Amino acid sequence: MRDVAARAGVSLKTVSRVINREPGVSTALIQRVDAAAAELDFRPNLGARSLRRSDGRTATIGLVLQDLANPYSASLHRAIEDIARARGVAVLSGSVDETAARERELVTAFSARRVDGLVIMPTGTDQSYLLLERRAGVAMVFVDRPPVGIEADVVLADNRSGARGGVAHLIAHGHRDIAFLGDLSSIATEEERHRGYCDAMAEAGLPVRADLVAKDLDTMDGAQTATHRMLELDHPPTAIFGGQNLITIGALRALRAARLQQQVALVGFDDFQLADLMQPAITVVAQDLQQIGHLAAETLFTRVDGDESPYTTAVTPTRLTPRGSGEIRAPDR
Amino acid sequence: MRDVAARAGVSLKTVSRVINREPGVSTALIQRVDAAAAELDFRPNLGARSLRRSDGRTATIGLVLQDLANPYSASLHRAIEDIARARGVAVLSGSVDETAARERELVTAFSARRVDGLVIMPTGTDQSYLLLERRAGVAMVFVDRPPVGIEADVVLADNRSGARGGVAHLIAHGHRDIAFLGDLSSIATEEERHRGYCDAMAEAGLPVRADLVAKDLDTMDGAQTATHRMLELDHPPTAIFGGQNLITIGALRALRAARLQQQVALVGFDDFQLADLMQPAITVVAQDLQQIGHLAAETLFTRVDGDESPYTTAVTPTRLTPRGSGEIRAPDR
DNA sequence: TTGAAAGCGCTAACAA
DNA sequence: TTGTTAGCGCTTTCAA
Repeated sequence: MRDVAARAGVSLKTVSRVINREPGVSTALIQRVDAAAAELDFRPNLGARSLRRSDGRTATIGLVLQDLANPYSASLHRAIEDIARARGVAVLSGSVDETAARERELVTAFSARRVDGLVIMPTGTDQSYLLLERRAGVAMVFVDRPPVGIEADVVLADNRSGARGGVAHLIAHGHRDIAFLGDLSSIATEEERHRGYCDAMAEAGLPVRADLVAKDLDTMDGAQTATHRMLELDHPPTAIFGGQNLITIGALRALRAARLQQQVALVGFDDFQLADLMQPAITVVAQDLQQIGHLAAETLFTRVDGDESPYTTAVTPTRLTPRGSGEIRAPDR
Repeated sequence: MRDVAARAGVSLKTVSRVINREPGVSTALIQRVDAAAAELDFRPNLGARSLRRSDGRTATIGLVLQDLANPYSASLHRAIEDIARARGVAVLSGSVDETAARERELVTAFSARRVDGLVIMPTGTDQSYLLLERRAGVAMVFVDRPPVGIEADVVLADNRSGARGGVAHLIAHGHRDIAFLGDLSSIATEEERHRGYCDAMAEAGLPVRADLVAKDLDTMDGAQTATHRMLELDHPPTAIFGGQNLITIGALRALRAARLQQQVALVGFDDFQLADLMQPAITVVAQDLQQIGHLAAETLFTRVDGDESPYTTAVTPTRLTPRGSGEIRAPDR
């Protein structure tokens, strides 16, 4: 910038004013400075700017997601990027892999780079360590799961009623023996979905059979094994509710292996690519990830801009998408 | 940091030394400083550090990808993140959506934040604008496609021979009328894959029928329509080679609609989730995205560390994964 | 409308 | 082993 000032024959401050398009600079000087900047290939240094600026903004936010490679995180990432881009804000991101330590590591790394805000898909059982960041002026919004130990804005899908709707759909097709396959029960969304399952069963006056509830399935293989085992019971389930993407696919694999995919109904939470090209196509309860991402980003930027109103929890609706697998009727008894 | 120095009763420089774990500080002082830092919730400011440091490093790199939400970009992203994480480097990223202007926008945004390096999946037909960044000391590696107008390290899949292998596989199963469906021909990888298709046909002494080559298909729907049209020819193809993920899926949809998925063979470039659960399961030529990502990141960091050896182009092998759709034999004639 | 001086948080260079 | 001083590139404050 000094070089630009020298070349344009003006002071440092004038260059700064022109670069930032501040009003009150004569047209002649603006042109001279712009020309000099272009000739010298001037590249502003945002780090230096935010160091000096009174608000300290870096025009950068941090995303703490579960796994950048999984479609759920990736879709959220993209939705948030779109909102950030419109504001000239860059996005740092990282994968947590359900590891509390990694969550803190990422927050520390982003915090050291003075992000203006954080969007966090929390993993650990305690997010109170973030009080520190908040005190330092970092805005934050939680997505997918609520935080523990800190009050903040949250954007969630309606997990409980979504699951209830999916299970009710199965009940409406004559099923009574409906299995529930759940992810790690430490994950709040999973608990909510399990509650939704219980709600639907209770509403229909159906008992929840303990042998048809498998929780803490942390891999696709685990879900496949659990399903396989259930199918070999004396009274196997006539329908299965998959608590999550990979779990649903695991269940599907087990059904395929047993050649029961046309007999046993299947509804899964979360949509996935090619679900509609399966045979039968898979009925799912889908979240609107774009809506969740947009909402989270917009909420974050409102806070970055200084909004101090009470924290909100936004619950976005889910949508049941019947495609075939969830409409298989229960066999007559 | 000043506050920490005051509280520990030492100079600024001593705090700096302790924070950076520089040798030559007495144990007693290290402890005093660490304690003071903890009590004051000291959070180092990497921006200020890189401003002052002689090497100017920010421990941040930028990723310019096609679309963070698509599995190809997302897998690369994740692979690069893993290498960066091991070095304490944070990752900025953004989506280009095949838009040259957006590519430059992202580079400008990352450059203003003084990233140490860039991994770029290039879109535009000219990357010479990056010479400027290189002169400013930014390391860079191109992935998936080679750059134009600048020499640099590149990591690519072996598109040509991968496609040739896939088409040869179809020929080995008796096919002669093999269709090729390609993405935008402005994309270098697409051209290579088309060449691979021609190679395989030529090697087998088979003519390339112009009515069985569709290029510039930019959506899944486009591929589906093109496939549909080919299937209605007097001499329809008995096998199809899909030049890319979404194109293969589009072709599959058209085959499904015509109930020909068990008659017409299909091999696609790029693997995709659930390809193995299709009926028939889809045979693909798969890239090793993790290898590509790791290689790109490692090459980048070597450059960041000052390596000045000649630029390299790494070509990673592809792998033909037979699953069923590619092994459908040609009907007798 | 323009500029000079100070200083953001940190580290390099040098001195004690 | 520890401290002092200067300054990275920029914006703020205040003065002209």
